[in-house]
Amino acid sequence: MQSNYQNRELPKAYDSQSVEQRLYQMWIDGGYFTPKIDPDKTPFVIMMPPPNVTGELHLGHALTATLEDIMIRWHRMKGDSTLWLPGADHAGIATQVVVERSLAQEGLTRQELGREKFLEKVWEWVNLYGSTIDEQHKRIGASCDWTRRSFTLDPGPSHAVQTTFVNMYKKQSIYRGERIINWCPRCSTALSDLEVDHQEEQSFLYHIKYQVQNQNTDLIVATTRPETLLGDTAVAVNPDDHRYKALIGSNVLLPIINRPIRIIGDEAVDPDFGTGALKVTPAHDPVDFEVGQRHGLDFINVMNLDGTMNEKSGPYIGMDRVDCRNKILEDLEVANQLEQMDPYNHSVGHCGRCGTLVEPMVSNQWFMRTDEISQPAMEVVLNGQIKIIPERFSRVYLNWMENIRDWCISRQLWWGHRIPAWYCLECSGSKIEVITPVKGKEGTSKSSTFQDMLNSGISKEDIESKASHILIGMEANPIVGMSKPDTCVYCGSTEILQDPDVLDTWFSSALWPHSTMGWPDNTDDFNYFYPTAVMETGYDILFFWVARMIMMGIENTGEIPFSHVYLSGLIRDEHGIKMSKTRGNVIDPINAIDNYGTDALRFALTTGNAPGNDMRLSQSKLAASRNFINKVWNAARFVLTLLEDNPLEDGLDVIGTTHTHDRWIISRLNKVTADVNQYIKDFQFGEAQREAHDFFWNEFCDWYIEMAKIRLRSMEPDSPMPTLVHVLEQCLRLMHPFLPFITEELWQTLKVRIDTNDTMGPAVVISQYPEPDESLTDNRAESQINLLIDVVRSIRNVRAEFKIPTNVAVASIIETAENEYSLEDQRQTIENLARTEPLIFQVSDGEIASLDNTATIVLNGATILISLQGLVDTKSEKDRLSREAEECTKNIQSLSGRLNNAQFLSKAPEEVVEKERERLSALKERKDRIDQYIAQLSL
RNA sequence: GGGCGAUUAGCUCAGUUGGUUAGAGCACUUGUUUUACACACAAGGGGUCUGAGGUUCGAGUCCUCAAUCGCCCA
Repeated sequence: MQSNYQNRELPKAYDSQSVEQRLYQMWIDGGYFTPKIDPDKTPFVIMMPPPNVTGELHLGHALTATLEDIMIRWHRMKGDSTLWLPGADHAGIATQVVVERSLAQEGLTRQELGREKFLEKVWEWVNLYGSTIDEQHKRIGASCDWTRRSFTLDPGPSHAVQTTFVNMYKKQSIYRGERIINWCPRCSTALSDLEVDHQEEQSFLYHIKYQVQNQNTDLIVATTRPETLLGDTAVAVNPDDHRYKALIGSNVLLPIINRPIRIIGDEAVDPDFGTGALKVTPAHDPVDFEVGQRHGLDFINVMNLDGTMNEKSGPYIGMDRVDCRNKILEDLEVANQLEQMDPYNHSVGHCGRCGTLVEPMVSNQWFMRTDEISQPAMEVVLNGQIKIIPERFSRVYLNWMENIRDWCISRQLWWGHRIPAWYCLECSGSKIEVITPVKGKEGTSKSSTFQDMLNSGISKEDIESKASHILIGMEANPIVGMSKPDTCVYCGSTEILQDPDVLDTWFSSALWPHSTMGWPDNTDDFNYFYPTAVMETGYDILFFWVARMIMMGIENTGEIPFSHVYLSGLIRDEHGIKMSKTRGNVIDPINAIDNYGTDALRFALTTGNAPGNDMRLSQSKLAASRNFINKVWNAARFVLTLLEDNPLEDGLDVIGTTHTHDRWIISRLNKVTADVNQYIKDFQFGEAQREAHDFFWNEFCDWYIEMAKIRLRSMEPDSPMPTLVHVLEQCLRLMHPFLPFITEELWQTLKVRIDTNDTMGPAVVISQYPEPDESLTDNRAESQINLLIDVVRSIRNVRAEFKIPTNVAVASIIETAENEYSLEDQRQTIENLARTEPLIFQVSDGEIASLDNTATIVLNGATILISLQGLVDTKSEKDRLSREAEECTKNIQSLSGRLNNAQFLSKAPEEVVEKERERLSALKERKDRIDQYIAQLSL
């Protein structure tokens, strides 16, 4: 490897393609990403949010990986025992849908395949494509420990899931219940509240006539969902509503099917909504469900699980719920029972995954109680044990926790952690309903009990495989445990059926920080690395994931899962629109890496990135980032080239250098080092990167290197080489967490050319991160170089204004006051950088130098006279100086106003007052000088 | 209905305990093949920090109200 670097010509532009994968392999081979458990070191741990195993890297992953890698690489270089644990999430619905889709191309359904075969297919798929995203993470430079890579369905995490379920079931924190849940007819499963997106939709409020039985009047009921009328079991009015009070207790006839239902009084009814009379459909609406419970109403489910109407829906049986609504409206109209339709906007729930209208439906599901576990989860944020960044999301978090509801954790899928509950077919078989598709009749199904099917001679396995749904009745008794019971604890039968459902994918994700470390076992990893340090993820999954990890982490381990939550924003396109494939405005990170390089993508994603704020990414931002990377490349290439003719004699020791330029850049580097460290510590990665960028480009490249060229050209004995190399080397370290590839490539190249004693270590990735050293600050050198830069800029400015060709030198005089930092020792630098010759230095003695044909620049600390034969017009020169004098006067007035204010003097901090005083006296002095020149010109 | 955020140069955005003359990138104007870099260099133009009040010696920054846009929860 070394020989590759030894005699290599560096190309004129950085070529990321030839560098990145080779270096990543070198890091892996070095084992640099695998931490050692070392009690003397501080562990620093980040759990990578596990991407969907079916997923491909998108910009959200790229951002997450970049920010986490910055933290990880920084901590690693600081010497912490740093672990970044990668993994993948089995992503129940998403993965199942993907595999079902590929089966469909072969004309197969999962039912035809059977559960076991289907799961084999999914595993095949996972083994084939499941590491795609890992490879993509490697391309983005993610320095995670692949030896600890984890998958939610691995034995360890699965064991943790089971243990958690069993423990919480024993404590009755997990229970089965008959409740209204969100049902997605397309995904054919229950969803948690979080997986439902509410969208405002234009609809109608339908006013429907219900005939009051035995009276010649109608009760007008307002509803947005006429199709559920078939499942109505009451009409509710507010008991205090004088319009309807008298009717409470009477019956109305349901339109169309003429089933009598009661009129009830319930406080929940808002008399001002609609007509003040509401139909009550307890099996299809969460509010009605509670009303139904309060009043002991019947629960009539009128729909099949696929969203079609069932046998309870009379004439509408078999119709899709949307068609049914239209048909009912038509029929009501014909029967003259549709009183009116008012346009009405209301929010409607859609499946977060597929967008299908979700159906609120009564169903038996497993739930997790959240009232108790949410309490400590709130406490740890309130008392600061867990710090959420940015802080404002703490309130969002707490607000959600306060209003948390029980979590529906069962899913009617095959891919996932199967619920560790079993049922005896002997004692509970008649309480288990099996729904099977009818062959040859698309979309129809029949239902019978498990017991009946067994009795008719179908095997248990066949029933399980062919069923589209197996519904466990509330009366069935679950046996919950870590493994399948041999015999039924109630009757001793050996005919045992495992609960057909799997757990919500987020259930296993919630355990991620401890399940990946070996919990519930007392492993070395768990003892050393848990609790973790930072959880970095998008704010969009604060509730889905972060909140649940906090609850479950505390529940299972008694400890917080992480001490910091860093929430990043979402990435949008250059117009602020969410990226999506259908819109075609997606930037594919791998494509960006191919075109611009990984470091450029990372740089672009970190630029101006503030926690919790959305950001935009565009091709122009990527190009600008690539330009910076190329700048780094060329600056380093230049220094490396110089090394060939100017080898270092005393190594990299620059601490004792006395040259002003060296002392200046080292002083500045030290300040930047301090700031960058502080910014990273404070999670201000964008600011950290900006400061490193600005220093490297605007100070090191634009000034120090340019000044060093002059020294080298003049064969000065005091060589800038050690400082050039030192600053470059330190910058490579400083920028490594942000730009891992180019910094490593350049550092390796540099190393083989200067590190004859092999003291630098094998790679920058594990070298020590620069630390500030206050003793390197040199205010005098900084002031002098600042003045020098001012002088050079001013002369260049005049040259540009008067259109002096670059290769023409101008004569000038620089006057400084005796006590000011003299610029005389900077003669050579100024002459070269400003192209001014001859250059005369004078100590100001109050006399004004000759002003014929000169432009005059009055700076704080120096006056510059530039000779411009035949180009200067006295009048315009006078005007220019007058404008400057005016500007000065304005500032002097405002400053002296402030300094004459007793309040300011007494209340502002001493250093602020002192600073203002200095500014004022400098301004006054400058103003005096300007006035003198104006006076001179007026003679 | 409740809550949160944004509003700073033509565009995209930084600006974290309130303290000089508010910064960057892109775009724009002018000039430059000055052998590290044209993915560059040099010089320049461009902002009453959404509006109205208030607190303060001092406000882009803190408070109140309003407007516009966006998000979350119900």
